[in-house]
Amino acid sequence: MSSPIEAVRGMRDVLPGEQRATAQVRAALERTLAQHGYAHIDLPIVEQRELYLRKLGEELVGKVYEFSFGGRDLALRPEWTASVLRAYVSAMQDQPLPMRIAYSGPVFRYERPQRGTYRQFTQVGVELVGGPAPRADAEAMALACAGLDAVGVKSYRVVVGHIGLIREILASLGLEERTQGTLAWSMERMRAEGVAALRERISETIGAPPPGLELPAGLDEDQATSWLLGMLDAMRIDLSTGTRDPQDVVARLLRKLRRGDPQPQIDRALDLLYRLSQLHGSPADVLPQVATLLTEAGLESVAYVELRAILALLADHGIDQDRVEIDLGLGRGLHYYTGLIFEIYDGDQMQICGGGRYDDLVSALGGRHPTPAVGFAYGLERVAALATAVAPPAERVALVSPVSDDDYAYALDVARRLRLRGFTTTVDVRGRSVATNLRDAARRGVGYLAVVGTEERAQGTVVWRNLTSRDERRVALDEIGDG
RNA sequence: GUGCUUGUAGCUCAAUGGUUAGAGCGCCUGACUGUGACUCAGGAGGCUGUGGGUUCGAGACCCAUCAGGCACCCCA
Repeated sequence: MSSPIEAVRGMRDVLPGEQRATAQVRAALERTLAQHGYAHIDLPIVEQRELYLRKLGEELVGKVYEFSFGGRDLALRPEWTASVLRAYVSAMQDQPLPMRIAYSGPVFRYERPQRGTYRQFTQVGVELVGGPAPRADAEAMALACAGLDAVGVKSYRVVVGHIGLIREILASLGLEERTQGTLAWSMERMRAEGVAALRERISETIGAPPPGLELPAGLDEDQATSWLLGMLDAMRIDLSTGTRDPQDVVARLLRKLRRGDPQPQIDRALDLLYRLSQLHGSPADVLPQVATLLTEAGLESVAYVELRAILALLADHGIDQDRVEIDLGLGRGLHYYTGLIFEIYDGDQMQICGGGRYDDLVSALGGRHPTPAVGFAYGLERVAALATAVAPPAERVALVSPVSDDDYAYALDVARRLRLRGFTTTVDVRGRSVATNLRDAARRGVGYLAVVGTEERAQGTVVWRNLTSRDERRVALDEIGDG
């Protein structure tokens, strides 16, 4: 006997029992999204590798399944948003905005497998393209909650952050774009490891160039570029293997070498961000603290006003305020977010949903007009594990037991008639005895057994047995299943 | 990516470093030729995850590797 072949690590077989339950949850979620006006689309699992290189964030880029085939660099999609907006830009820009789009299907991420964490899992989600803040943000969050309610997930928490607020503060301090990005996406790290650790880390990647590494004086942009390329080439550093093209790399290097952000500015940013990252709790508690913080810093914040409006609208949507928490230290791994970001957790800290606003992504993917957009995705398997409300539809199941080989054709005819009458019907293919078929039917939970032999075949009848009540009688073919 | 833990029959688990690795459940066949869950009898099913090593002798001890689980990290 040859040895069995195992499923690939992190990939799992979904067997009939689980598949049935998961499909119910999936259908219920999709129904909820459809009822809110989101049109379902389907898109390829395989995309150009390039689609994910720029805006995904280092953490997630490292988890993308990439491969080359036929000279193309390809990737298995690690999430849907990029694909949906790619499709929007390529074929849906003629549609009236806002567009409400729903999707569901597998995504792939190379992560350490665990319970509730698989390398292939299913995302069910939406994108609201052309939906501006704050109403579209509140709609998205409320819809995410509605789906969970529809499948009976009970004790979930909605955690709300706003990356636009962070960016606004950093911009007002006059920090470079790149510095802003690095700091904005370090919020989680800062909370976990403190300011000092982050300051250390930051100084390695941003700020003034170390002494001795300055550019030769008096070079213009082109001269500096070719000088740098020459240096890199002389050092045999191959730029073609990275995720950015060589021009991009050099341009970034140049910017870094020409000027860094002054340390006082960075320290001030770190201090402000640290205090923001500590703000965590109910909106009623946190919002006033944010306001105080902004006033002390002498900052006017559009994002803060927007966040307040979103939360107020969320209440108007009927979302239980006790479920909502603000966490301004929230920094999601997808770097394309520009405003609201939110995550939904069940009671046990398992994240079951995540989303946010990404107003620059349509343009970044080549869209004609800047288009605001917001969306979210559920992890279907995680939601299904918590779903309680979905009842499988009752079905009547019958087994047809031919007594001898001569009765098999007649048994098939009986089965066809049973299916027409709504029974899920199988015919014994193993030539088993009536006794064995009964035993088998009882074990499988089959409700009805039709015995067909010589006599029934001659009469056009079956022996129709209800396995639950043990009631049995001979009935004509036309009357099968009545009562 | 880091740390820990577990892999023995289809499933749940036994087996002090010492015969031919067992049990329950499940599966298959049958119990005077067409009637049941719980009966009875019989049967199939294993290179102990894989590959090395230590030992007279390894399912057990050591190393590696693969897979599952747990806690981080991150996410859905």
